[in-house]
Amino acid sequence: MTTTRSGRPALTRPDGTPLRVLVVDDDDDLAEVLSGALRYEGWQVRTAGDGASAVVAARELLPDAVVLDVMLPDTDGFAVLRSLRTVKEDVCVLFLTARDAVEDRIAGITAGGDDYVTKPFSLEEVVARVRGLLRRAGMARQLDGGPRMTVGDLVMDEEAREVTRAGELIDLSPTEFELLRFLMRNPRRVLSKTQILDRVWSYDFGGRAHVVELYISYLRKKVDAGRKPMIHTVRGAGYVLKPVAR
Amino acid sequence: MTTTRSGRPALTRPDGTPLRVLVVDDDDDLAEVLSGALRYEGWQVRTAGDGASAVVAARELLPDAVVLDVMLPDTDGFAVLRSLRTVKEDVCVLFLTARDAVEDRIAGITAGGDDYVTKPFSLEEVVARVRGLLRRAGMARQLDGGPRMTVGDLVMDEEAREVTRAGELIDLSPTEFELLRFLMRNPRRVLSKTQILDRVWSYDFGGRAHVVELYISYLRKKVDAGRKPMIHTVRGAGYVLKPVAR
DNA sequence: ATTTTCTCTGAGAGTGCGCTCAGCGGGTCC
DNA sequence: GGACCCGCTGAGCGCACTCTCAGAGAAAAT
Repeated sequence: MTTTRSGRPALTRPDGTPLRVLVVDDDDDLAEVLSGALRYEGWQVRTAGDGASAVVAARELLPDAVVLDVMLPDTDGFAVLRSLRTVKEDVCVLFLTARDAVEDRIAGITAGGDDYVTKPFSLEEVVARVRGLLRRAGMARQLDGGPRMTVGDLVMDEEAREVTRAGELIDLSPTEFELLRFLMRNPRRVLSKTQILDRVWSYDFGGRAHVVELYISYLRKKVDAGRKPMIHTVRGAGYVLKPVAR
Repeated sequence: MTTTRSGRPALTRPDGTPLRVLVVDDDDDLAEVLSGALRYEGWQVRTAGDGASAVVAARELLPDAVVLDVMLPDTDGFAVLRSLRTVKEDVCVLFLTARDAVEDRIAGITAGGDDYVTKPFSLEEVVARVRGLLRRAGMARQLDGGPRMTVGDLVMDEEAREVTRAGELIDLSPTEFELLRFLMRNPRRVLSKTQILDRVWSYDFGGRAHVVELYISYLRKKVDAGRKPMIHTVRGAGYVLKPVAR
């Protein structure tokens, strides 16, 4: 069975081979970081820097999903999408777009089952969206139990954006939710503040790791409030999420 | 079977050949010390002094992992990483960086499964990180039972940073943890204070070997407390960690 | 337009950690 | 048997790490 580098079972194609993802962005650094994060999921990744080479790469790779910047040097993302569809009709697309960009055209796209995130985004966000796309499109074999995730009595429904502990609903802000998702996707594993910052916060975030402490403290108040703690500090190393029993 | 110089079985590539590691640092002394420590693990090591020769060396060696200084005379680490990825897509990278430069360009690096350590570091730290990278990347055949290590009834989970003896959880500080890790990776083997100092403490540590005694005494209080001792002093030689039964 | 929520910064307090020092005890050697 | 050396441990100091609180600014909701 294919596994992610973190050891958890990977989302794979129905035949068990790794899912194939194409990243299209003209910013080399960003493309590299994105492909690293997607590769970490156990998937096969290729990158392209413009629309033309994207189509070429797609013909070779026949990707299940494409992460596509709307602003490209040669053509715009929508034209690329049309070409990609002629190569592989059922490909999923995640658009990367500037915050104040043409929301109307994007809105039309998402009706067709595709999705988008606005720059600057966090890697957790992008990876989660791609996972969601592939799952909904039925391209992924569900080795991971679908959109519901469980650690001890803590349950997260990613699609509904709902979190419960011991059946009790917990209300979380967007950042809190994403932080908890990252922790829950890496249970029993010490995560450094830098690691968390790199994954959960936007790639252009300039601030320091102190925010992580702050949000961990917010999460504790909501998740661990009055209960046996699941979030633990490991001094000098980071934080761990663990089920309580032992 | 490939073995380390210490006699314990080495982490090898899936085909049984030694793992290949490339060390890139412009400080010759440091590069030499590092490659020594990595060779000690039974791995095949090459060194390079700048980004350009690193890429050349990578083409020849096709390394499984690269230990890469971020500050290089010619190019910056990120660019080198991209070049290395074009040579070997699935290579793991451990970055070496100055303590206060952490926030600079490192953003996003840990997100892809790669890792970093800040200077000054200890050799145990570097070796452990490289082992972790290779293990997670599935490049290493798991001769050592994964991230869990056992000596007698003493068990260490490196990922969770958890240590138990006879099932009882033992709380350790970072230095205590690293010292115990070194002992557990060399069971039944007398380790001199100097040896321990060189491996567990940072290479720029000015203090004397007396700290080792101190930390051994801390460990005894926590690991051997009220139990049959596993940590033994060999007068004039050093310390040994042994399982109790015989 | 107003209110509410959310995110982040900065300061301050508390605490654990790493290390030095110094004294004690037991083994070793003369 | 006495002196010395090696190793062990308790006390204590400074520092770094972590948590919490309060508030500013921005974004979202009403």
